[in-house]
Amino acid sequence: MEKPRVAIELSAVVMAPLDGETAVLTVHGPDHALSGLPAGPFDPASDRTFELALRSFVARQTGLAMGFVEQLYTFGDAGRETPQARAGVEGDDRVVSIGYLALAPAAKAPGAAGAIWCPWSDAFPYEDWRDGRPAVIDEVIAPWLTDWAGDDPMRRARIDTLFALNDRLAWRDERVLERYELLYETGLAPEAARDQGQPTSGKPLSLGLPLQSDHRRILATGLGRLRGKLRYRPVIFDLLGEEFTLSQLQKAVEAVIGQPLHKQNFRRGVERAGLVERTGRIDTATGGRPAELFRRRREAGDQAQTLGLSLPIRR
Amino acid sequence: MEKPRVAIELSAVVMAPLDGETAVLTVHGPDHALSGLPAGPFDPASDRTFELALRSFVARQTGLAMGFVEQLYTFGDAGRETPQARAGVEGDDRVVSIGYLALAPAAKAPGAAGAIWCPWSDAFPYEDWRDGRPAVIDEVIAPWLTDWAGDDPMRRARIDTLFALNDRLAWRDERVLERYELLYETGLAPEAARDQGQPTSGKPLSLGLPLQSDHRRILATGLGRLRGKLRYRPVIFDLLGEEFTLSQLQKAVEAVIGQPLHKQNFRRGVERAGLVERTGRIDTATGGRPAELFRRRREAGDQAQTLGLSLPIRR
DNA sequence: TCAAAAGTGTTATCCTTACACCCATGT
DNA sequence: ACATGGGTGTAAGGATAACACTTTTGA
Repeated sequence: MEKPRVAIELSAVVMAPLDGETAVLTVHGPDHALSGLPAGPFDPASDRTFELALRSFVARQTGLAMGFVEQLYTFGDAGRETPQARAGVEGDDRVVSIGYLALAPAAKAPGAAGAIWCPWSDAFPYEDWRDGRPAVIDEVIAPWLTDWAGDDPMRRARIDTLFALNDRLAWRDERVLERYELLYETGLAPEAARDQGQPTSGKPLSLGLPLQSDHRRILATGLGRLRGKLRYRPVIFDLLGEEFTLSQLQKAVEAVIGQPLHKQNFRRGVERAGLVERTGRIDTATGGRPAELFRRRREAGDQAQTLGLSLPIRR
Repeated sequence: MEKPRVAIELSAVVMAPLDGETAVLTVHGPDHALSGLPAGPFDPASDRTFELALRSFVARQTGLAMGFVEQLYTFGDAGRETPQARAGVEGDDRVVSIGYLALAPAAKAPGAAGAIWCPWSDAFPYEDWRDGRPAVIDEVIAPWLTDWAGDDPMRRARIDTLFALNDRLAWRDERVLERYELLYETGLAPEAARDQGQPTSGKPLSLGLPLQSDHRRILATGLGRLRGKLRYRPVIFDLLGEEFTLSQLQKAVEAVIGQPLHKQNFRRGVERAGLVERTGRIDTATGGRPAELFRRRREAGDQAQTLGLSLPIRR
C-alpha cells in the first residue's frame, strides 16, 4: 500500500441576495444525494493560488462569477469526511478542506444542473430572529440542552449565553459556529449520529437541514464570519447592486444578521459613516412613497474603508 | 517523474511576555541561516488533528507547552517558499503552510537549541507607537511610499490610511498584515527582492528583520489577529500569570497593541467589564507604592466570555 | 524629602437608543 | 381617504475621553 498523503479540497460558501433572503449556493449529486457546498479539488500542478482555483471551479460548476472572496478556515480533523464525500479520492489519502466565503450582488440562476440557491435559514432556522425569537429555541433546543447540561454550571452558562436563554443575555448573532458545534456535540444535529455510522432517525429536522460531510460546519463558519465582519467592514455592498434605496440596504443587512434593525437609527449610522451618497434618482416601485436611490461612496482609498455599520438592533 | 502532490507544513506564531515586550518564538537553522518560525510537517498517517500535531512538534522543537491556540490562515500560493525552505521536501511537491497563533503566559527559556524569543518589534519596528510615532515612518516609509504612489489617488489614499500619514487619520494597530503587504509590494521589504532571486542589498533594515520564507507574513497575520481579537475577547489573560497588578495588565496590552493607554480610563474599563477581581494580596516590588494584585474573574461560563477590553488610547 | 508608581474623583462630549411625527405616492 | 413605506427631529442615557489630584512606598 502507498503511503497516505494529502489531497486538498476547496469548498465555497457563496452567498447572494434572493428575494428578501440571503441565499447560499448548494449543489447536489446525480443520485438525489444530500446537498453540499460547491467543492472541488486543488491541483498543485496547475493551480497557482487557492483563490484562482476556487473562482474557476465555482464558475465551472455553477456558471457564476464571484466578486468578494475570503478564506475562512482549513478543516483537517480525521474522521470529518463522510463515506460519500470520500468517493473519488485515491487510496486512503487524507482530505483537507479549505473553506472560502464568497459574495455576489445577485443570485443569478446557476448555469449548471444541480446547483440551487437556498436561504441560510434552511440550514439554521434558529438563527433567524427577524420576526422575533424563533419558537424552536424554546420548544426544542432549550429543553434538550437544559437536560444535557444537568447540574453542571459550566454547561449551563454555555447554553445560556449561546442561546440567550436567560433574558438579561443578548443574542449574539455572529456566534453561529459555536451554536452549531453545541448542537452537534449534544447530538441535536443529525450529522453527529451520521458521522458515527448510526441511524439518524427520530431527530426533528426543525433545527435545519444537514449537508454532506462537514459542509454545515463550513456554512456556519461562513455565516458567522460574514455577520461579524459586517460590524467593521462594509461588506454588505458586495451583496447589493450599484444603486439601492436605504430600505433595501437595511433589508440586506437584516437578511444577513437575522435581526430586525431600527430604521431611523440605521439610516443615521449609515449617513454618519459616510458610506453612501445620493444619486438623485428615485425608485418608484416601493409600494408607498417613492424612495431615493443611493450608491456606495468609495473613499478613493477603496479597500482602505475603515468603518463598518452600526447595527441598532430593534427589540 | 512523479505527479506533484501536496505536503502540509504547520507553522506557529507563539507569543509570550518577556520583560515589558511581547516576544515571538523564533528558531534558526544550524548554519546561521535566517531565523524562521517554529514549523514542522503534518503527517496524515499519524496526526489526528492539526492542533494536536502543532502542539506536539512545538513541544519537541522548543521544549515548551502552549495554552491558547488558534488557526490563522492557510498559505498556498505558488512561489511563496524560498529555496532554503524547500530543502527536505520530496520531489516538486507543493508546500502548503497552515499558520497558527499560540499564546503562553511566560516566555520560558526554550529547551532546545536554536530557539530564541524576540520581540515582535524586531520584525515590525514601525508597529511600536508606545513612545510616540516611530521616526522611521516619516523618515523612511512615507517618502518611499509617496514616491511610489505618485499621482494615483487610489495609492495615495491607501498609504495615507494604512500609515496614518494624514493627521486626521488614526493609526489602526490591527492592520499589521495590510501594512506589511504594502511594504512588500512596493519593494521596501527585502523579501520582495529575495523572492525574485534578486540581491537584497541597499534596503535599510530599519524596517524590520526579514524571516525565512513567508514567515514574516505569517507573523504579521498573527500579530494583527491578536490585536484585533483583544477588542472583543479577553485573550490578554492568556499572556499573563494567575495574579497580576492592573499596571501589569495594562503594560501587557500595550506590549501587544503597541500603543500607550490612558491609565485611569483603562482601569475603569476593566472594572466595568467585570473581567478581574481583587485577590486582597499586594505586590510590593513595584518601585513605588505597592499595588494590589488581581486575578481574572471567570464568568462560570468561561469560554462564553463576551466582552473584550476597551482600549482608551492615549494621544 | 523627593521620585515613582498606585489609586480616586469629576466633568464635558459624543454616540446610541428610543419615541413621535410628517411626507409622498398608489389604490 | 387611507394604507404603505419613505423620511425628519429631538430628547434621555450611557460610554468615552480628558482633566487634576491624593496616597503610599523605597531611596
